[in-house]
Amino acid sequence: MQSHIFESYFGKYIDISPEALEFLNASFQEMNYSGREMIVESGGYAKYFYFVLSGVQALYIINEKGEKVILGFSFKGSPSGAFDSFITSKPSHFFLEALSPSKLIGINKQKFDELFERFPEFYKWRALFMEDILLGRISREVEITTMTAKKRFDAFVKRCPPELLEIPQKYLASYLNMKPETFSRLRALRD
Amino acid sequence: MQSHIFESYFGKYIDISPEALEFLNASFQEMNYSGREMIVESGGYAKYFYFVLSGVQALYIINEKGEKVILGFSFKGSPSGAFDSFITSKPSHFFLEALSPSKLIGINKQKFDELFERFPEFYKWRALFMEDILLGRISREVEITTMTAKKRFDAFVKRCPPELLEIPQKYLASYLNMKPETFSRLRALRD
DNA sequence: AATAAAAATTGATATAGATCAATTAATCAC
DNA sequence: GTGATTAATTGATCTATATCAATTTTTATT
Repeated sequence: MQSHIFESYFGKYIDISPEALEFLNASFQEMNYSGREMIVESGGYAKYFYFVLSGVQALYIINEKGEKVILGFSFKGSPSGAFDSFITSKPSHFFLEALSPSKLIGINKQKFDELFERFPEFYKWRALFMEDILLGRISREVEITTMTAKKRFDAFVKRCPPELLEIPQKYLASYLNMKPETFSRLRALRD
Repeated sequence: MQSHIFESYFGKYIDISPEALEFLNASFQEMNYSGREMIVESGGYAKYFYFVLSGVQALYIINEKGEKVILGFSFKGSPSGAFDSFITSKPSHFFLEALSPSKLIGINKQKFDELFERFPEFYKWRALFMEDILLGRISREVEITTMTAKKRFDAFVKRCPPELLEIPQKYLASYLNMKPETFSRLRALRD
Protein backbone atom coordinates (compact mmCIF):
# COMPACT_ATOMS: atom_id res chain seq x y z
CA MET A 1 0.00 0.00 0.00
CA GLN A 2 1.28 3.45 -0.77
CA SER A 3 2.17 5.44 2.31
CA HIS A 4 1.07 8.72 0.84
CA ILE A 5 -2.52 7.52 1.23
CA PHE A 6 -2.16 7.57 4.98
CA GLU A 7 -0.53 10.94 4.83
CA SER A 8 -3.63 12.29 3.21
CA TYR A 9 -6.09 10.55 5.54
CA PHE A 10 -4.36 10.95 8.90
CA GLY A 11 -1.80 13.62 8.16
CA LYS A 12 -4.49 16.25 7.93
CA TYR A 13 -4.74 16.13 11.71
CA ILE A 14 -1.54 14.59 13.09
CA ASP A 15 2.06 13.77 12.31
CA ILE A 16 2.59 10.10 11.65
CA SER A 17 5.75 8.49 13.03
CA PRO A 18 7.58 6.02 10.77
CA GLU A 19 6.60 3.22 13.17
CA ALA A 20 2.96 4.16 13.00
CA LEU A 21 3.14 4.40 9.25
CA GLU A 22 4.52 0.91 9.11
CA PHE A 23 1.74 -0.32 11.32
CA LEU A 24 -0.86 1.31 9.11
CA ASN A 25 0.72 -0.20 6.03
CA ALA A 26 0.62 -3.63 7.57
CA SER A 27 -2.92 -3.25 8.93
CA PHE A 28 -4.94 -1.80 6.10
CA GLN A 29 -5.82 -4.17 3.34
CA GLU A 30 -7.25 -3.48 -0.03
CA MET A 31 -10.73 -4.81 -0.71
CA ASN A 32 -12.83 -4.85 -3.81
CA TYR A 33 -16.56 -4.90 -4.20
CA SER A 34 -18.61 -5.15 -7.33
CA GLY A 35 -21.44 -2.72 -8.01
CA ARG A 36 -24.54 -3.61 -5.93
CA GLU A 37 -22.53 -5.66 -3.47
CA MET A 38 -23.30 -5.45 0.22
CA ILE A 39 -20.39 -4.45 2.45
CA VAL A 40 -22.16 -4.45 5.82
CA GLU A 41 -25.60 -5.93 6.43
CA SER A 42 -27.96 -4.54 9.03
CA GLY A 43 -27.89 -6.94 11.94
CA GLY A 44 -24.34 -7.94 11.09
CA TYR A 45 -21.15 -6.57 12.55
CA ALA A 46 -19.12 -3.88 10.87
CA LYS A 47 -15.72 -5.49 10.91
CA TYR A 48 -13.81 -2.77 9.10
CA PHE A 49 -13.21 0.92 9.01
CA TYR A 50 -12.59 2.01 5.43
CA PHE A 51 -11.14 4.68 3.25
CA VAL A 52 -12.39 4.76 -0.29
CA LEU A 53 -10.05 4.56 -3.27
CA SER A 54 -12.74 4.36 -5.92
CA GLY A 55 -16.45 3.75 -6.45
CA VAL A 56 -19.48 5.04 -4.59
CA GLN A 57 -21.01 3.47 -1.50
CA ALA A 58 -24.27 4.19 0.28
CA LEU A 59 -25.07 3.93 3.96
CA TYR A 60 -28.76 3.33 4.54
CA ILE A 61 -31.44 1.79 6.64
CA ILE A 62 -34.59 0.02 5.51
CA ASN A 63 -37.78 1.61 6.76
CA GLU A 64 -41.01 -0.15 7.70
CA LYS A 65 -42.20 -0.13 4.13
CA GLY A 66 -39.04 -1.88 3.03
CA GLU A 67 -37.60 1.18 1.34
CA LYS A 68 -33.97 2.19 1.54
CA VAL A 69 -33.48 5.46 3.37
CA ILE A 70 -30.04 6.76 2.55
CA LEU A 71 -28.08 8.57 5.23
CA GLY A 72 -24.95 9.22 3.27
CA PHE A 73 -22.57 8.35 0.51
CA SER A 74 -18.86 7.72 0.44
CA PHE A 75 -16.50 7.90 -2.51
CA LYS A 76 -12.86 8.49 -3.42
CA GLY A 77 -11.19 10.22 -0.52
CA SER A 78 -13.98 9.62 2.02
CA PRO A 79 -13.94 7.45 5.07
CA SER A 80 -16.57 4.74 4.96
CA GLY A 81 -18.12 2.16 7.21
CA ALA A 82 -21.06 1.45 9.45
CA PHE A 83 -19.72 3.50 12.32
CA ASP A 84 -22.42 2.66 14.81
CA SER A 85 -21.52 -0.99 14.74
CA PHE A 86 -17.79 -0.50 14.32
CA ILE A 87 -17.61 1.83 17.31
CA THR A 88 -19.92 -0.08 19.60
CA SER A 89 -19.08 -3.60 18.41
CA LYS A 90 -22.80 -4.26 18.33
CA PRO A 91 -24.86 -5.37 15.35
CA SER A 92 -25.31 -2.61 12.82
CA HIS A 93 -28.56 -0.77 12.30
CA PHE A 94 -27.34 0.17 8.88
CA PHE A 95 -26.49 -1.31 5.55
CA LEU A 96 -23.40 -0.29 3.67
CA GLU A 97 -23.56 -1.14 -0.01
CA ALA A 98 -21.29 -0.54 -2.97
CA LEU A 99 -23.37 1.23 -5.61
CA SER A 100 -20.59 0.93 -8.17
CA PRO A 101 -17.47 -1.24 -8.37
CA SER A 102 -15.44 -0.10 -5.40
CA LYS A 103 -11.92 -0.31 -4.15
CA LEU A 104 -11.54 0.33 -0.45
CA ILE A 105 -8.79 -0.04 2.08
CA GLY A 106 -9.99 -1.35 5.40
CA ILE A 107 -8.64 -1.98 8.86
CA ASN A 108 -10.35 -4.47 11.11
CA LYS A 109 -11.58 -3.62 14.59
CA GLN A 110 -8.80 -5.48 16.36
CA LYS A 111 -6.07 -3.68 14.43
CA PHE A 112 -7.95 -0.43 14.80
CA ASP A 113 -8.00 -0.83 18.56
CA GLU A 114 -4.36 -1.86 18.54
CA LEU A 115 -3.50 1.30 16.63
CA PHE A 116 -4.64 3.43 19.55
CA GLU A 117 -3.02 1.24 22.16
CA ARG A 118 0.33 1.36 20.45
CA PHE A 119 0.09 4.90 19.10
CA PRO A 120 -2.14 6.85 21.45
CA GLU A 121 -1.32 10.03 19.55
CA PHE A 122 -3.88 8.75 17.03
CA TYR A 123 -6.64 9.61 19.45
CA LYS A 124 -6.07 13.18 18.36
CA TRP A 125 -6.84 12.16 14.80
CA ARG A 126 -9.87 10.24 15.97
CA ALA A 127 -11.21 13.16 17.99
CA LEU A 128 -10.82 15.69 15.20
CA PHE A 129 -12.04 13.27 12.59
CA MET A 130 -15.17 12.50 14.57
CA GLU A 131 -15.77 16.21 15.05
CA ASP A 132 -15.69 16.67 11.30
CA ILE A 133 -18.13 13.84 10.77
CA LEU A 134 -20.35 15.23 13.50
CA LEU A 135 -20.47 18.69 11.96
CA GLY A 136 -21.39 17.16 8.63
CA ARG A 137 -24.23 15.16 10.13
CA ILE A 138 -25.57 18.16 12.00
CA SER A 139 -25.63 20.14 8.86
CA ARG A 140 -27.71 17.48 7.12
CA GLU A 141 -30.01 17.36 10.13
CA VAL A 142 -30.54 21.10 9.83
CA GLU A 143 -31.30 20.84 6.11
CA ILE A 144 -33.83 18.12 6.63
CA THR A 145 -35.57 19.75 9.56
CA THR A 146 -35.73 23.26 8.17
CA MET A 147 -35.77 23.20 4.38
CA THR A 148 -38.45 22.34 1.83
CA ALA A 149 -37.79 19.64 -0.76
CA LYS A 150 -37.06 22.34 -3.31
CA LYS A 151 -34.50 24.08 -1.10
CA ARG A 152 -32.80 20.81 -0.26
CA PHE A 153 -32.65 19.98 -3.92
CA ASP A 154 -31.16 23.35 -4.84
CA ALA A 155 -28.62 23.26 -2.05
CA PHE A 156 -27.62 19.76 -3.06
CA VAL A 157 -27.20 20.63 -6.72
CA LYS A 158 -24.77 23.37 -5.75
CA ARG A 159 -22.51 21.10 -3.76
CA CYS A 160 -23.03 17.76 -5.50
CA PRO A 161 -19.66 16.09 -6.08
CA PRO A 162 -19.21 14.65 -9.58
CA GLU A 163 -19.02 11.09 -8.26
CA LEU A 164 -22.70 11.24 -7.28
CA LEU A 165 -23.80 12.14 -10.78
CA GLU A 166 -22.90 8.60 -11.75
CA ILE A 167 -25.40 6.84 -9.53
CA PRO A 168 -29.16 6.43 -10.12
CA GLN A 169 -30.95 9.55 -8.99
CA LYS A 170 -33.41 7.63 -6.89
CA TYR A 171 -30.56 7.30 -4.39
CA LEU A 172 -29.97 11.02 -4.38
CA ALA A 173 -33.68 11.51 -3.82
CA SER A 174 -33.60 9.18 -0.86
CA TYR A 175 -30.59 10.97 0.59
CA LEU A 176 -32.52 14.23 0.29
CA ASN A 177 -35.43 12.58 2.05
CA MET A 178 -37.86 12.80 -0.84
CA LYS A 179 -39.41 10.42 -3.35
CA PRO A 180 -37.86 9.86 -6.80
CA GLU A 181 -40.97 11.43 -8.36
CA THR A 182 -40.46 14.58 -6.36
CA PHE A 183 -36.78 14.69 -7.26
CA SER A 184 -37.64 14.31 -10.90
CA ARG A 185 -40.21 17.11 -10.79
CA LEU A 186 -37.81 19.48 -9.05
CA ARG A 187 -35.22 18.61 -11.63
CA ALA A 188 -37.62 19.46 -14.42
CA LEU A 189 -38.05 22.93 -12.94
CA ARG A 190 -34.35 23.61 -13.34
CA ASP A 191 -33.11 22.45 -16.70
CA MET B 1 -15.28 22.99 42.33
CA GLN B 2 -15.71 19.44 43.45
CA SER B 3 -13.37 17.01 41.78
CA HIS B 4 -15.88 14.19 41.67
CA ILE B 5 -17.71 16.12 38.97
CA PHE B 6 -14.78 15.63 36.63
CA GLU B 7 -14.56 12.01 37.59
CA SER B 8 -18.07 11.55 36.34
CA TYR B 9 -17.63 13.57 33.14
CA PHE B 10 -14.16 12.46 32.03
CA GLY B 11 -13.62 9.38 34.13
CA LYS B 12 -16.13 7.44 32.11
CA TYR B 13 -13.56 7.25 29.33
CA ILE B 14 -10.11 7.90 30.81
CA ASP B 15 -8.11 7.99 34.01
CA ILE B 16 -7.41 11.50 35.20
CA SER B 17 -4.00 12.22 36.68
CA PRO B 18 -3.85 14.43 39.78
CA GLU B 19 -2.15 17.14 37.69
CA ALA B 20 -4.89 17.05 35.10
CA LEU B 21 -7.53 17.13 37.80
CA GLU B 22 -5.93 20.22 39.24
CA PHE B 23 -5.90 21.82 35.81
CA LEU B 24 -9.58 21.03 35.32
CA ASN B 25 -10.40 22.42 38.72
CA ALA B 26 -8.61 25.63 37.92
CA SER B 27 -10.04 25.91 34.41
CA PHE B 28 -13.73 25.22 34.75
CA GLN B 29 -15.78 27.98 36.24
CA GLU B 30 -19.29 27.96 37.47
CA MET B 31 -21.78 30.09 35.57
CA ASN B 32 -25.40 30.89 36.21
CA TYR B 33 -28.11 31.79 33.78
CA SER B 34 -31.65 32.80 34.49
CA GLY B 35 -34.56 31.15 32.70
CA ARG B 36 -34.88 32.46 29.12
CA GLU B 37 -31.35 33.77 29.08
CA MET B 38 -29.24 33.38 25.96
CA ILE B 39 -25.95 31.55 26.41
CA VAL B 40 -24.71 31.63 22.82
CA GLU B 41 -26.22 33.76 20.08
CA SER B 42 -26.20 32.69 16.47
CA GLY B 43 -23.53 34.71 14.74
CA GLY B 44 -21.60 34.99 17.97
CA TYR B 45 -18.74 32.81 19.13
CA ALA B 46 -19.21 29.92 21.49
CA LYS B 47 -16.58 30.73 24.05
CA TYR B 48 -17.21 27.85 26.42
CA PHE B 49 -17.70 24.13 26.56
CA TYR B 50 -20.11 23.29 29.37
CA PHE B 51 -21.31 20.58 31.65
CA VAL B 52 -24.71 21.12 33.17
CA LEU B 53 -25.26 21.08 36.93
CA SER B 54 -28.89 22.14 36.84
CA GLY B 55 -31.58 23.60 34.61
CA VAL B 56 -32.52 22.83 31.01
CA GLN B 57 -30.96 24.40 27.94
CA ALA B 58 -31.98 24.23 24.30
CA LEU B 59 -29.81 24.30 21.21
CA TYR B 60 -31.69 25.65 18.22
CA ILE B 61 -31.61 27.52 14.98
CA ILE B 62 -34.09 30.04 13.67
CA ASN B 63 -35.66 29.08 10.36
CA GLU B 64 -36.71 31.42 7.57
CA LYS B 65 -40.07 32.02 9.15
CA GLY B 66 -38.38 33.13 12.35
CA GLU B 67 -39.33 29.99 14.25
CA LYS B 68 -37.02 28.19 16.64
CA VAL B 69 -36.10 24.73 15.42
CA ILE B 70 -34.72 22.80 18.34
CA LEU B 71 -31.91 20.35 17.73
CA GLY B 72 -31.39 19.22 21.27
CA PHE B 73 -31.62 19.80 24.98
CA SER B 74 -29.09 19.60 27.75
CA PHE B 75 -29.70 19.18 31.46
CA LYS B 76 -28.09 17.89 34.66
CA GLY B 77 -25.29 15.56 33.69
CA SER B 78 -25.17 16.52 29.99
CA PRO B 79 -22.46 18.32 28.12
CA SER B 80 -23.67 21.55 26.57
CA GLY B 81 -22.49 24.19 24.15
CA ALA B 82 -22.68 25.31 20.56
CA PHE B 83 -20.17 22.76 19.36
CA ASP B 84 -19.99 23.91 15.78
CA SER B 85 -18.63 27.27 16.82
CA PHE B 86 -16.59 26.01 19.75
CA ILE B 87 -14.84 23.42 17.60
CA THR B 88 -14.28 25.57 14.55
CA SER B 89 -13.80 28.91 16.29
CA LYS B 90 -16.17 30.38 13.74
CA PRO B 91 -19.43 32.20 14.42
CA SER B 92 -22.15 29.86 15.56
CA HIS B 93 -25.06 28.84 13.40
CA PHE B 94 -26.94 27.98 16.55
CA PHE B 95 -28.45 29.56 19.60
CA LEU B 96 -28.00 28.06 23.01
CA GLU B 97 -30.54 29.27 25.51
CA ALA B 98 -31.31 28.49 29.12
CA LEU B 99 -34.98 27.47 29.29
CA SER B 100 -34.92 27.42 33.07
CA PRO B 101 -32.53 28.85 35.65
CA SER B 102 -29.31 27.00 34.96
CA LYS B 103 -26.05 26.32 36.67
CA LEU B 104 -23.27 25.25 34.32
CA ILE B 105 -19.56 24.74 34.59
CA GLY B 106 -17.68 25.96 31.58
CA ILE B 107 -14.15 25.94 30.23
CA ASN B 108 -13.12 28.52 27.68
CA LYS B 109 -11.61 27.65 24.33
CA GLN B 110 -8.10 28.67 25.29
CA LYS B 111 -8.08 26.49 28.41
CA PHE B 112 -9.77 23.73 26.48
CA ASP B 113 -7.00 23.78 23.89
CA GLU B 114 -4.39 23.97 26.62
CA LEU B 115 -5.90 20.91 28.25
CA PHE B 116 -5.03 18.81 25.20
CA GLU B 117 -1.59 20.32 24.79
CA ARG B 118 -0.64 19.61 28.36
CA PHE B 119 -2.55 16.37 28.77
CA PRO B 120 -2.78 14.75 25.35
CA GLU B 121 -4.31 11.66 26.94
CA PHE B 122 -7.51 13.71 26.98
CA TYR B 123 -7.81 13.26 23.23
CA LYS B 124 -8.99 9.77 24.04
CA TRP B 125 -11.82 11.26 26.05
CA ARG B 126 -12.58 13.68 23.26
CA ALA B 127 -12.66 10.96 20.62
CA LEU B 128 -14.96 8.67 22.59
CA PHE B 129 -17.09 11.56 23.74
CA MET B 130 -17.57 12.80 20.19
CA GLU B 131 -18.45 9.29 19.08
CA ASP B 132 -21.19 9.18 21.69
CA ILE B 133 -22.56 12.51 20.56
CA LEU B 134 -22.37 11.39 16.95
CA LEU B 135 -24.31 8.20 17.59
CA GLY B 136 -26.97 10.21 19.38
CA ARG B 137 -27.33 12.63 16.49
CA ILE B 138 -27.52 9.84 13.95
CA SER B 139 -30.26 8.22 15.89
CA ARG B 140 -32.30 11.44 15.85
CA GLU B 141 -31.63 11.76 12.12
CA VAL B 142 -33.01 8.29 11.59
CA GLU B 143 -36.12 9.05 13.63
CA ILE B 144 -36.82 12.20 11.71
CA THR B 145 -36.23 10.72 8.28
CA THR B 146 -38.10 7.47 8.80
CA MET B 147 -40.83 7.89 11.40
CA THR B 148 -44.24 9.56 11.30
CA ALA B 149 -45.07 12.28 13.79
CA LYS B 150 -47.03 9.77 15.84
CA LYS B 151 -44.12 7.31 16.00
CA ARG B 152 -41.67 10.01 16.95
CA PHE B 153 -44.03 11.14 19.63
CA ASP B 154 -44.46 7.64 21.04
CA ALA B 155 -40.75 6.91 20.96
CA PHE B 156 -40.04 10.17 22.70
CA VAL B 157 -42.61 9.59 25.43
CA LYS B 158 -40.91 6.32 26.27
CA ARG B 159 -37.50 7.84 26.75
CA CYS B 160 -38.33 11.37 27.87
CA PRO B 161 -36.18 12.30 30.86
CA PRO B 162 -38.08 13.94 33.72
CA GLU B 163 -36.22 17.21 33.27
CA LEU B 164 -37.97 17.78 29.96
CA LEU B 165 -41.41 17.49 31.47
CA GLU B 166 -40.73 20.83 33.13
CA ILE B 167 -40.38 22.87 29.96
CA PRO B 168 -43.20 24.14 27.70
CA GLN B 169 -44.25 21.39 25.33
CA LYS B 170 -43.92 23.59 22.30
CA TYR B 171 -40.18 23.05 22.68
CA LEU B 172 -40.60 19.31 22.74
CA ALA B 173 -42.76 19.59 19.63
CA SER B 174 -40.05 21.55 17.89
CA TYR B 175 -37.42 19.01 18.88
CA LEU B 176 -39.62 16.30 17.39
CA ASN B 177 -39.92 18.37 14.24
CA MET B 178 -43.65 18.96 14.44
CA LYS B 179 -45.96 21.86 15.27
CA PRO B 180 -47.31 22.39 18.81
CA GLU B 181 -50.81 21.72 17.48
CA THR B 182 -49.73 18.34 16.19
CA PHE B 183 -47.98 17.52 19.43
CA SER B 184 -51.09 18.43 21.36
CA ARG B 185 -53.32 16.28 19.16
CA LEU B 186 -51.01 13.27 19.49
CA ARG B 187 -50.97 13.80 23.21
CA ALA B 188 -54.76 13.77 23.31
CA LEU B 189 -54.75 10.36 21.67
CA ARG B 190 -52.75 8.92 24.54
CA ASP B 191 -54.14 10.10 27.84
C1' DA C 1 -28.98 -5.26 -32.30
C1' DA C 2 -32.95 -7.19 -29.81
C1' DT C 3 -34.96 -8.02 -25.50
C1' DA C 4 -35.52 -7.50 -20.85
C1' DA C 5 -35.04 -4.99 -16.60
C1' DA C 6 -34.46 -0.83 -14.10
C1' DA C 7 -34.96 4.04 -13.80
C1' DA C 8 -37.05 8.33 -14.85
C1' DT C 9 -40.85 11.04 -16.19
C1' DT C 10 -45.48 12.81 -16.06
C1' DG C 11 -50.30 13.11 -14.69
C1' DA C 12 -54.10 12.37 -11.36
C1' DT C 13 -55.29 11.84 -6.73
C1' DA C 14 -54.73 11.27 -1.69
C1' DT C 15 -53.04 12.46 2.88
C1' DA C 16 -50.16 13.69 6.95
C1' DG C 17 -49.34 17.39 9.00
C1' DA C 18 -49.30 22.54 8.55
C1' DT C 19 -51.78 26.64 8.88
C1' DC C 20 -55.34 29.69 10.43
C1' DA C 21 -58.43 30.95 13.94
C1' DA C 22 -60.95 30.93 18.09
C1' DT C 23 -61.16 29.28 23.00
C1' DT C 24 -59.46 27.72 27.25
C1' DA C 25 -55.87 26.94 30.60
C1' DA C 26 -51.69 27.92 32.84
C1' DT C 27 -48.06 30.94 34.34
C1' DC C 28 -46.13 35.33 35.38
C1' DA C 29 -45.67 40.08 37.28
C1' DC C 30 -47.19 43.31 40.19
C1' DG D 1 -55.02 37.59 44.26
C1' DT D 2 -55.88 40.04 39.70
C1' DG D 3 -54.96 41.19 35.22
C1' DA D 4 -51.77 40.22 31.48
C1' DT D 5 -48.91 37.05 28.86
C1' DT D 6 -47.88 32.82 27.21
C1' DA D 7 -49.03 28.14 26.26
C1' DA D 8 -52.21 24.52 25.07
C1' DT D 9 -56.24 22.81 22.99
C1' DT D 10 -59.59 22.09 19.41
C1' DG D 11 -61.84 22.69 14.95
C1' DA D 12 -61.80 23.89 9.98
C1' DT D 13 -59.14 24.22 6.05
C1' DC D 14 -55.08 24.10 3.11
C1' DT D 15 -50.78 22.42 0.94
C1' DA D 16 -46.42 20.16 0.05
C1' DT D 17 -45.29 16.02 -0.95
C1' DA D 18 -46.58 11.11 -1.19
C1' DT D 19 -48.93 7.70 -3.63
C1' DC D 20 -50.75 5.37 -7.55
C1' DA D 21 -50.55 4.47 -12.31
C1' DA D 22 -49.24 4.69 -17.04
C1' DT D 23 -45.50 5.82 -20.36
C1' DT D 24 -40.96 6.71 -21.91
C1' DT D 25 -36.08 6.48 -21.45
C1' DT D 26 -31.96 4.34 -20.08
C1' DT D 27 -29.15 0.55 -18.98
C1' DA D 28 -27.90 -4.19 -18.86
C1' DT D 29 -27.91 -8.90 -20.97
C1' DT D 30 -27.60 -12.20 -24.45
